[in-house]
Amino acid sequence: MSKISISELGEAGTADEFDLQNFLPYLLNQAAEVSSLAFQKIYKDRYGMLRTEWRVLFHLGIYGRMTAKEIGDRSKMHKTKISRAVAKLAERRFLTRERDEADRRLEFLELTAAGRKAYRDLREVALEYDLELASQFSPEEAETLRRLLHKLAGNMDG
Amino acid sequence: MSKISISELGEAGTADEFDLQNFLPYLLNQAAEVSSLAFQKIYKDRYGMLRTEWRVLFHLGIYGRMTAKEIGDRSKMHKTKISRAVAKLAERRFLTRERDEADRRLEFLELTAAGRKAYRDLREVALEYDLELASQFSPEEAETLRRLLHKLAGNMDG
DNA sequence: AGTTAACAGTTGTGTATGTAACTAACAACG
DNA sequence: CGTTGTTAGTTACATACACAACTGTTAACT
Repeated sequence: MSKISISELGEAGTADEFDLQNFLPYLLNQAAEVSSLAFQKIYKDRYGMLRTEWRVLFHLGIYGRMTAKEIGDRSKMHKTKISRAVAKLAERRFLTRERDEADRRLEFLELTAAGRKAYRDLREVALEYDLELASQFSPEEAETLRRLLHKLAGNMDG
Repeated sequence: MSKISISELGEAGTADEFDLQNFLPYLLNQAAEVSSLAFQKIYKDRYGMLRTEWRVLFHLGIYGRMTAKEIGDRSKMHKTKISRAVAKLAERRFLTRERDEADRRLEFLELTAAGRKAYRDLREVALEYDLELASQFSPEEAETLRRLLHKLAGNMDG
């Protein structure tokens, strides 16, 4: 029922039954988009942040002081996106930058009090939101879903 | 093990264990991004298309002659994206536009021979690619994955 | 030391996107 | 009919993004 299949296709007829709704890249994108919407609205409305910005905020909130490079390695986001997100967060006093005097190419990033506050607030929202999303499923289903998604995502370090 | 949870958080300590990798919106986005990459490369390299464009192409390939409005209803894409994708596809002679004389606001869109050829080619790629993605899982797992994603996506008409 | 390569991070440029405003056509109601 | 509202589709503008080129710094090799 959910398999992707094409009916016998006469070369002339457009008798076509490709199941777009079950094509995994399409389906994954739809699910990702829909299930990001409500959370996106919150960090956008409440803090004027973009997706890249909350991600950087969360990385610093969770793992603490680190460089942009490390954020890039963990998140697989491109360095230009990170650079601009860090600039925005610094401008809004959510983080501080400190040059590494041992290797002056590096900059240590660290959340300010305001940054940690924003992080804790959004973390709380995220926890509730994740719970709400997962509540559509049985615990086993939710567990399976996360496992399969991890596999698809190519086993990010996690 | 994959549940999201926060350890006891002393108000001072940044002893933080929010599990970003298991936060569903984040995880879904990662999985969607990774699993779209190889397919994206193909429709981009081979036909210079964007995501919106192959989606429109597929809608017309699958369902046949229809208006931009109908594509919007089915795909939940915003009408401006569709408008631009249609313009690009028309410019490249992948589809034709025909005004509805009964209601002159409407335009019927239909793939040209070249458009159908591109569609069939990409459909073939998509079928193989979906199979390859799904092959990481047991048939039951793949089935479950699609079912749960449908639920998350808010049960698109599909 | 001096040249070359590698690396962290930033900036510039073209393109894509979201939002709102717009145009043209139809519908509904007096 | 004429005004008002609604709809299909396009355009304008401001923002976000990808990708390449750039700056400044460290490492590597001679």
